Amino acid sequence: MAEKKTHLRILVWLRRALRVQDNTPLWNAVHDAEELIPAVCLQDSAAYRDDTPRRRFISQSLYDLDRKLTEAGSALIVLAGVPSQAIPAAAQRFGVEAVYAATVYDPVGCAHDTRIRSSLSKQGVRWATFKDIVVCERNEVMTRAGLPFKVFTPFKNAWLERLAQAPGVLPRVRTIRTPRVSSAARLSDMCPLLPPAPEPGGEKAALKRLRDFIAGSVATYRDRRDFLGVDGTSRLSAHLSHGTISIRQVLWAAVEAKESADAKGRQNTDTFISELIWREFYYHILGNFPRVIKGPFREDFDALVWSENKKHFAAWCEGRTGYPVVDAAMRQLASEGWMHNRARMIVASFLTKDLHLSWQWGERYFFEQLMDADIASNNGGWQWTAGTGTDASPWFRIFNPVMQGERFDPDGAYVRRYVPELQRLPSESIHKPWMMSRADQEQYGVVVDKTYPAPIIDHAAEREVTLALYKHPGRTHQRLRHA
DNA sequence: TGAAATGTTGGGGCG
DNA sequence: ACGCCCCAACATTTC
Repeated sequence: MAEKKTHLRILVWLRRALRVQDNTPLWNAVHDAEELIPAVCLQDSAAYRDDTPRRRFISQSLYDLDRKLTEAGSALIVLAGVPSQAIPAAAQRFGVEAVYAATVYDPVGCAHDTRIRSSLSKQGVRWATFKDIVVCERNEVMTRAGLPFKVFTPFKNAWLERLAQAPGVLPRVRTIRTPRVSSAARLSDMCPLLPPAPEPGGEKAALKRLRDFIAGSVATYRDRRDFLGVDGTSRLSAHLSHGTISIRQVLWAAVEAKESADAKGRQNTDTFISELIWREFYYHILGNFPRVIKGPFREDFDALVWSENKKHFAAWCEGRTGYPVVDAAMRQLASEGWMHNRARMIVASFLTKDLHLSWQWGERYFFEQLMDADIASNNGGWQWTAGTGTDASPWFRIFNPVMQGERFDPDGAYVRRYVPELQRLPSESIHKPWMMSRADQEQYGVVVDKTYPAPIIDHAAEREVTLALYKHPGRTHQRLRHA
């Protein structure tokens, strides 16, 4: 029994929604239109040829999506160019009555959308966006005074009070009626099928990740998630940022897992849900205070003066700072396009508070390298560590890279995996190889300053510099020299 | 979702 | 037995 359709033909722009299950714009388009055209917009074909983990993840996800759409009787249409031009042009070419897409919240995306809306309206085409990448929009959770939250815990409490009204999971779209369209770019021309990413892309891989996590590690998430050498996290971040799975699928799977868990398992699962709420919180902050993209949320830190030492920055990026846990983490990022969350905090603290380099340099580098690059979480995390954000870590909270390594990688497994030249060091020394005698170093196959770098800075000294720098933002500290 | 400095306490060695 | 010192262990404060 066919319902009355409101539109003849809709273009569905599948940005951040590379899936057929629980896909809000796609689901609505199937309901509203006789025919629909599922499309993605790829800006720069050259970029998609770069063989990086991130590109591999996207490539694999696009091909998986194309296969699923084909099975549903459709196909993935690839548009080339910047969205603000490509979307209106495609709407015209395909003769659609409306364009549907997921709502986005970053200033650049919003600016594109404004131009798209205006172009489309001149063409007489309806533009509709749907809440899809968050559970709660930026104005759905507010203080009693009707203002946005700036502190996580009250935000979380208010968010959880609304949990019962949170949207559920939509059924999978099984059949799609698509018109015969030509003249779109071919997926294989724009984006070659690259080898599998370290974290396999695509909706199928995402669902497997979720199933495995819910059946396994979620029950020990709180207790194990901080250990660098342990596979105790969900590893769903890249899937969430590209929309190969929806936040609702993950949330409701976790909520359901709680029901059959014992008290301990429920606590562990609550910690995981709390991490999902951190993601929501940073979208709440981004939506309500978009200036965080430009600079510190706390405007008193606008005046902070940063080092511009390019050699230090290169050493950080390339994982040769001489601090094993930092180097392991940065090499994990470069080789896998992913980094353990605890390691993200450690290297972020090191960049900002040991090297005195701007958190914005780190933010940009992470965004380029991470498979899971998410504008809100990335910005929120960096501002948290730098102490410049809402509800941020206090600026004087400075991680000691040796202590963090000893606490969260006690047997050195993480360092050994990514810094093989330290492979044979005993665990007592693996986080501070420079403390060993030269004879011991040689016995264990390492010579600090030859086969592994000496620490590029002295943590205790740079900690003092940071305390002085943050105490009086704007005052140039004499120790802040640009080598 | 720190770490270091400083303060307090209590047990043991020792004159 | 007593006071004194030392220092580890823990608690509190500070950055």
